[in-house]
Amino acid sequence: MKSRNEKKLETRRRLIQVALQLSAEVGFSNLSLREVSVAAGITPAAFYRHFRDMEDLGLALLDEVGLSLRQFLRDARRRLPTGKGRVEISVQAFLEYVNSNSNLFRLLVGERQGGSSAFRKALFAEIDQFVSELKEDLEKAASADNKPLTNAAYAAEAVIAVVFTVGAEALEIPKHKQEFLATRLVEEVKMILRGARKRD
Amino acid sequence: MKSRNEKKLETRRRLIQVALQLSAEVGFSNLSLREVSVAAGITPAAFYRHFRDMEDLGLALLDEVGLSLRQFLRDARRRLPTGKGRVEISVQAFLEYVNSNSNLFRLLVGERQGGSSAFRKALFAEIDQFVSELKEDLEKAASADNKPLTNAAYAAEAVIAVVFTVGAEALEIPKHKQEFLATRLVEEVKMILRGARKRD
DNA sequence: AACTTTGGTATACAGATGTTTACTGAGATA
DNA sequence: TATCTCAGTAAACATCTGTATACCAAAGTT
Repeated sequence: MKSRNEKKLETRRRLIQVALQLSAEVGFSNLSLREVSVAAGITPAAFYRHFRDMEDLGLALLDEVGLSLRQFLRDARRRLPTGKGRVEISVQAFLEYVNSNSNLFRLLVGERQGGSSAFRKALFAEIDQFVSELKEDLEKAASADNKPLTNAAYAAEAVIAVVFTVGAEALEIPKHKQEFLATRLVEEVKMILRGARKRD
Repeated sequence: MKSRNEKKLETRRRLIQVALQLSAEVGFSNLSLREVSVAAGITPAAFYRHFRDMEDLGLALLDEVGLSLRQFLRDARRRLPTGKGRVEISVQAFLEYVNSNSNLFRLLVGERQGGSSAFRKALFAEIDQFVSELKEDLEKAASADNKPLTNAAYAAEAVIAVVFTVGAEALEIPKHKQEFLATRLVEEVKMILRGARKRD
């Protein structure tokens, strides 16, 4: 028999998962409390046992996204070899992530304008963390290769901008038609990194 | 006295302008037909004399945006001197545009995920046109400076990605606090252009 | 075994939504 | 001047929305 807490957590997770699923089609900000509740198999009134309102749910969703992305990054970093071909491998891994976690990624790129100000703030914070992790990676790689960068922070921001833009485009295209996106993304990222290197 | 056609066009324009204004606060996809109609001073039922539904209005809005942006680009290009400092001037002009046409720009960056598929398609087409115009500018400038690029199209895409990302951030910040955005954007754009140059 | 806690249900409410219908009055046309 | 056109109104509709209330039954506590 399941304890009461377990059961509560279970429906909480169901709410989150259902919201994520539904938001893929209409966007989270166009989602109604009732819709989500019913899809999760509970009465609208029971929704309030878990979240104050939809914005509250939205913030929980963002936590979910952040967690998943950080996990992905950590794994990817561990698998990444030193030396040549790192950009190719990273880009490949990223696009795979986008395809298999499309709902999460959609939330991240799609609601930058959508929700409340608290929601947007949390979202930008999530992206910022992304940027700063990449910045550290870039610095580490640069010093290992003995090719110092003029400004790793700017480079990281530019790379993230490009990566997210392409990721958003990937969402609109079936995965078997995305090869050109991968090569394009690889070239653009390399371009930025080349431009970021200190000239001697 | 105004002709009937003029009057109709007038309220049509009022609908578009009001929608643009309201969409700045909640995002266009969270806008209701009634809301827009009443704000424009007509009955909800009269809305149908001008647009089939909200999606139809959205497409008209996008036309508006595209027109305004192209106009801006043309003017900016004409004013642009040859030689040094072009990036700085362009970035400055762009940020000014974003601030004084924030509603239009918001639509462009905010609804990439928001509306119907027809809406998204039109939106991406608008951005694509942007990219291709920039590409031609870059090629022209590169040949004038005798500094050929490896791939002007990729460079243009990367620049647009960065520019739009920063533009989206500028929308969240009062204009007197944006100096750091400008310097950052200038550096990142230069970074990309440097990386795009053919090495000899 | 008696009592408390709490996720959940059922129901009701007021308000907003998109859309339809019949009508009106001023501009266009003959 | 008489007729037609049509952007706009008023009202009603079915449906969906968020939220409040009273209640229930099973898990947890004593």
